[in-house]
Amino acid sequence: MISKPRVRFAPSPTGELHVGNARTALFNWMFARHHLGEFVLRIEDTDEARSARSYQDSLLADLQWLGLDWDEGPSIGGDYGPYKQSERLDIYATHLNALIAEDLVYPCYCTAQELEDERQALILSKRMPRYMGKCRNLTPDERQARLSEGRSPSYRFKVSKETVVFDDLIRGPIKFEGEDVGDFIIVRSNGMPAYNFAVVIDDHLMNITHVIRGEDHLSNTALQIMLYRAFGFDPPLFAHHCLILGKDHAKLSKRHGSVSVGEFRRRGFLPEALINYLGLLGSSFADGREVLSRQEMVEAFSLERASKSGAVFDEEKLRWLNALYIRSSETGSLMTELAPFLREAGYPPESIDPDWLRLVIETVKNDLTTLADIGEHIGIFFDPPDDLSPEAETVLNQPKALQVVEVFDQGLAQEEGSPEEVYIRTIRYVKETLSVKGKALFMPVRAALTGRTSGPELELVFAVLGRDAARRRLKRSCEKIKDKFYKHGQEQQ
RNA sequence: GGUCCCAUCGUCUAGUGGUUAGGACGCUGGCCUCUCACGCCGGAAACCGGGGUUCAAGUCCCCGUGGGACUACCA
Repeated sequence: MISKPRVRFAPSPTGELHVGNARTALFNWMFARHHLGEFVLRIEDTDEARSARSYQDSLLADLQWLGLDWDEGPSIGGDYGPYKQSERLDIYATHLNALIAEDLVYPCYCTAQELEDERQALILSKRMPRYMGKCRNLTPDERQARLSEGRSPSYRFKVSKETVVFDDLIRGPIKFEGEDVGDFIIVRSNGMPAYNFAVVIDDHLMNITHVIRGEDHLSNTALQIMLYRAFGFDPPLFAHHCLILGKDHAKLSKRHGSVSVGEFRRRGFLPEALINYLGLLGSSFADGREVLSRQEMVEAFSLERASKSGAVFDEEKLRWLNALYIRSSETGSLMTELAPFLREAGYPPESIDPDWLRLVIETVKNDLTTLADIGEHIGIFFDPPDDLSPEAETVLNQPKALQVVEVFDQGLAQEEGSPEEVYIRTIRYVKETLSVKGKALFMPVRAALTGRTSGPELELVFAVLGRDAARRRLKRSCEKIKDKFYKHGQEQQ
């Protein structure tokens, strides 16, 4: 076992937590927990234009919701802070100066337009678009001239022609040639550090031992290793996992539908289901198990089981897991999770008797795929069946159907005891009195009671409703049917 | 275009030279059952192609082909 590894998740607060990033966080978290190491959270907010405080807050909230707790980072601190890059600017400045002193970087005065022109020219001549080093060998006088024009420089790293090789923990040896990469910017003209520069410094200073991240960072790794070499730092170990893909096999993005953790939360997915599903995407667990708690995932986790090819996000399978977790949820906690969805559906839980609500949820929880489905399943207990479904009408319009309902209602009046007992005895009474059984017996009762032809077991429905409410419904449905078919039918004759 | 990565059922995956190529989601047939679900039993469904290496290749090598990522003063 690796001793005390330190890993990090370093999102930029430019939007809601994306499931792809959540999965990266999960991999890092599982790795840390499995190896009894530390999981560090760092906020990469050096893009002032796109970063927002509200996103940082939602990022932390989503991570907590998923149950991915961090050992160091925003809101809890640690020995390697600060954990927000915007608060580490002086550190980057010091490191920039160190590279300047060694002549490993140079100021670049090119404007965005000049750079764009160079790019277009290279593309036009069918060459690889990259920075050709225009400012690399400027004389002090030339630099001074540009400065006095009011240009503020960015700083570029002098890329040498050496070969960069590293051993990816998931992909094995990977090689890049220095001559394929242009001098890249490490500090922007506004003074902010560029990504590749800041990560290297932070990962080194924060003592990160394993960098586990998406495959989209594979080529950045080459640049980062060049920087590690320039600083004389030992690079960490790298592991690049595959990306999450949409149905069209392109990197999962907004146009594929729901992609943020927040969206799934709002759509009624349980954190346990999402995290379990994410752990299954592009990886697998020890003995082939697919339904695992966080703790079991941690125990069964291994980087070696991470697959190399992209994984298509399959919402169907997520839904299956979600239904599974809802079904096995303890009803009490399910009530808490359900609260916002009940409110949304027009059944504010605070205005419902909690004991009765618990009973209701108990009987419908097997039918939910997402929490947001609650509305369509709970209606039968709240709304009298004024709106008989066409199927229910058909059932009640069969010969003897109304008679079944009426005899059932009469039987109800005579029975005493618990709702279950009353129900069972009454059903038996109808069965014997009218000599009906099976569908002919139950369906009319169900249709009249709920207005539907499908739903939870009748015994449960009856128990939830109680005798009085049940009787009112039976009468009402009978009237509806008589009204619609019987009376009108006669008038038309 | 350049660089890099990847390639087992529709999808997620198991498989580390010898397997009837396994599991899961989805689809589907049946059972259970008042219905819908749940559950149980069964079915269809895959090694991208071509060369090697080997007694033996899904597994190793090469070449194709296909897909993806990156190619920003975003991270």
